[in-house]
Amino acid sequence: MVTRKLTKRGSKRREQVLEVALRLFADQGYHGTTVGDVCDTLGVGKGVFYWYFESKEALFSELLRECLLQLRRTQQAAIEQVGHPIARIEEGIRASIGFFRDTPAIVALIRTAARYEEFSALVTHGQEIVVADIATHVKEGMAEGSIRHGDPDLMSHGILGTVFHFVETYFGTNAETTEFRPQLAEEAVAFCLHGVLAYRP
Amino acid sequence: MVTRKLTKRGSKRREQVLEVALRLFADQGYHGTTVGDVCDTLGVGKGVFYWYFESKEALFSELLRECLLQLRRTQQAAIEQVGHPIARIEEGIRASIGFFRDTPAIVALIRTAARYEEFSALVTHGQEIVVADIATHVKEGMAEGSIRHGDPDLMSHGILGTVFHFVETYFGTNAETTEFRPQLAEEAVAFCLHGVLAYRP
Amino acid sequence: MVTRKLTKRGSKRREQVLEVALRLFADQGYHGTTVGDVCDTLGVGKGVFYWYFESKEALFSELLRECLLQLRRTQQAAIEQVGHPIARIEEGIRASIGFFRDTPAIVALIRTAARYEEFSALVTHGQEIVVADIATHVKEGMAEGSIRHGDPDLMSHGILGTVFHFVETYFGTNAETTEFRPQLAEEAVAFCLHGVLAYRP
Amino acid sequence: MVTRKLTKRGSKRREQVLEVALRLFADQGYHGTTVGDVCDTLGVGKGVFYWYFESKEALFSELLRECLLQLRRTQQAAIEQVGHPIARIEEGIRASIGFFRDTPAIVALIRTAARYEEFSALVTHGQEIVVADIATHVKEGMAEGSIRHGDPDLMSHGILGTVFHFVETYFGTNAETTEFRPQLAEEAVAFCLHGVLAYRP
DNA sequence: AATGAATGAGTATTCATTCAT
DNA sequence: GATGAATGAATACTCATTCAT
Repeated sequence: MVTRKLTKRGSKRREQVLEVALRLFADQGYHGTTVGDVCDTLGVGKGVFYWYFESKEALFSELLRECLLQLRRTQQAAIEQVGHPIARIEEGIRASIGFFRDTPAIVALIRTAARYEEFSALVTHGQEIVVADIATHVKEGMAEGSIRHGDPDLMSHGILGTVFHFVETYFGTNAETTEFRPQLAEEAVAFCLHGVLAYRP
Repeated sequence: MVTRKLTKRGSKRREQVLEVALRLFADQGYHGTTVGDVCDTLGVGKGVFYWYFESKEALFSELLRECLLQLRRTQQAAIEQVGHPIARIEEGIRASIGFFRDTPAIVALIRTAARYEEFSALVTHGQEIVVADIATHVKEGMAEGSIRHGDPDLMSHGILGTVFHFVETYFGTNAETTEFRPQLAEEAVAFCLHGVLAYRP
Repeated sequence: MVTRKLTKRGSKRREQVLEVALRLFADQGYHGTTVGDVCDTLGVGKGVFYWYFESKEALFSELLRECLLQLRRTQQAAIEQVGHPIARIEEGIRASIGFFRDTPAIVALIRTAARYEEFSALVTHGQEIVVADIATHVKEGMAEGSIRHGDPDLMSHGILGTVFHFVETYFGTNAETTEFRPQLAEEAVAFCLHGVLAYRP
Repeated sequence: MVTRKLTKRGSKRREQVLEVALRLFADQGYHGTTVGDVCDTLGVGKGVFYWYFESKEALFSELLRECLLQLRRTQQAAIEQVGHPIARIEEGIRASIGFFRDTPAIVALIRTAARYEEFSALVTHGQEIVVADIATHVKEGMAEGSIRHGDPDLMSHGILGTVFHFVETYFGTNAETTEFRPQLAEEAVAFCLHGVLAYRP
């Protein structure tokens, strides 16, 4: 890895590269974005890129890690003060949807990453962390009787899948409908908690 | 479009190309698979490819359409005899999961397709058809009181997202766990119908 | 060379190929016309082409020879009964212009041929024959005093160049003006005989 | 269009590419010259070509424009001080023949260009400018009685055709005779002014 | 730190020609 | 005579990466 001591100006440059790259990767995909695109957009020579990053792959990797970390932090900040496991799940869902709504480029980035052998492991790993986290709350809920019995991992995956699909469909870069859907988070919560049935027999 | 009179031998060749291409696209992605790979795998010259297909893109497109059509047919066959809307939803879920379990390459293909501007519209379109179909049953269920009130489209997207996420996680080409999960379909059904709560307050 | 005994049907086929090829070469040039184009236009398989012709090059060659021969015959028929050398030159010009006006595809063919190393020799050779022929009349005219002294070859080339340039400009495939110019031949004659001056000092 | 800031070294390279390309296009034609040929001749990688030019077509186009411009400038420089219309025509002919004699590659380039749909328009356009220019002098000559009455455009085309045919025949890359013909220009002038007749009846 | 220049392996696609039937 | 299938060398162009200055 390139580890350089960066001057203040250098750090700024590096940030600019990351910022531009996120936008371009989100818009055009990984293969669709060339190192040249990134440099041209910034109006700098190619040398700049390779001064700050080892390779295109390394840049993408770092970007992805960074984004997944932000997501994670947002989720944790949202639930740390919440006592009841079901409420924690609810708040986690709301926080995640809010996060993705505010940064649609990250939705596209994650989606892109999932496609490439080189990066899908990172995404999967990120998912596993989230799933494990949700599963904790699920198990707690089961223990106290508020959540039905079942495989906690599968349930957690259900929640994650629902949320991410909503997000992709309604916020993704190529989402057709960009209309404001304030009730989206509430529907996601309701779906994950109650499913679709009106009653429980 | 290349429309040729194909002899029996020709049709067979064409099928071989489609078959090999599906496998390679699923394993290596769209950009990761070259026309040369396809031809080499079949042990034929490059001309063969272009004898049967207009371009790499056209081949992928055809493959994708074909797969989405098969999925659709499988779903419809599964529910056409079923009377109750909730049962139709259940059977649709089971059929979909079964279909993807049997053809993991198709999971990867759809996922790949969703990534590329050129093909994502096809995937989205396929999803819309499925969502519209599920929404029909959801509305019917709402009318008779068996399904809770809410936005039928969002609910349908919830179902679709859950199912496809399960499928990707447990059957996808780069799924880490390929262990047999017979109860997967049942969990998916349960999650979509009941969510995670043990009771309805 | 492929020399086959052709049945009546076979000869007809061969003619069809030549006819279609002339049209396509004239429209699309040599490289722009593929053997496949020719076969597709005729609605036959590629084998047909190679049954009648050795190669694409051989076909073009034959076509060109044939066209140059026709031109030559037309010119000779026009002057054989004419007595005076200047009148022979005049009639040759009129006949040539008429010939090319009636078969613009041949103009394009000759022009195309002139471009390719492989065929330009044929064109040059054809030109030389025509030039030699004109030069005969020029010399005769010089001898009797009706034509000014000068290099007969250069003069003949002047005539040929003028005529062919007119033809290319006004009848060529990509001639912009396809308007009818009945006085074209007369202008060509006048230009070649008198140049542009109003008087001879 | 590729518009780059070029260093001195870069500009030099660009010139080298143009120079080599002119030679190769003249010798081998457009399709006969590959981008690889150009790069190999220069002893550089393929990327160099695409660093300086958008495409093979763009390069050829630029080369052609450039050559036609040079021709035009040469002609204008030759006549700008000349008063009488006939003398202007004479000097224009001499200058053109001199220009092409000194740069036979340009003869071949123009000829090649005329063959391709993509470039023939440029050539035709160049011709039109020249024809319009000559026509000005012709009209002037008609007005003062030194030039016979007739269609000025046709006459101008006659001059252009004669000159270019001479040039092609005696200077073109595949001209068989490269012998020195100092009287060529004078014959061209004479032919255009007087035609072939010894007297005017 | 930064730039413009250069590299060269890799990619989709074309097409004259041959072959098996 | 004729067809559809197959070949494979050739071509324009791309792009991650490196280099000289």
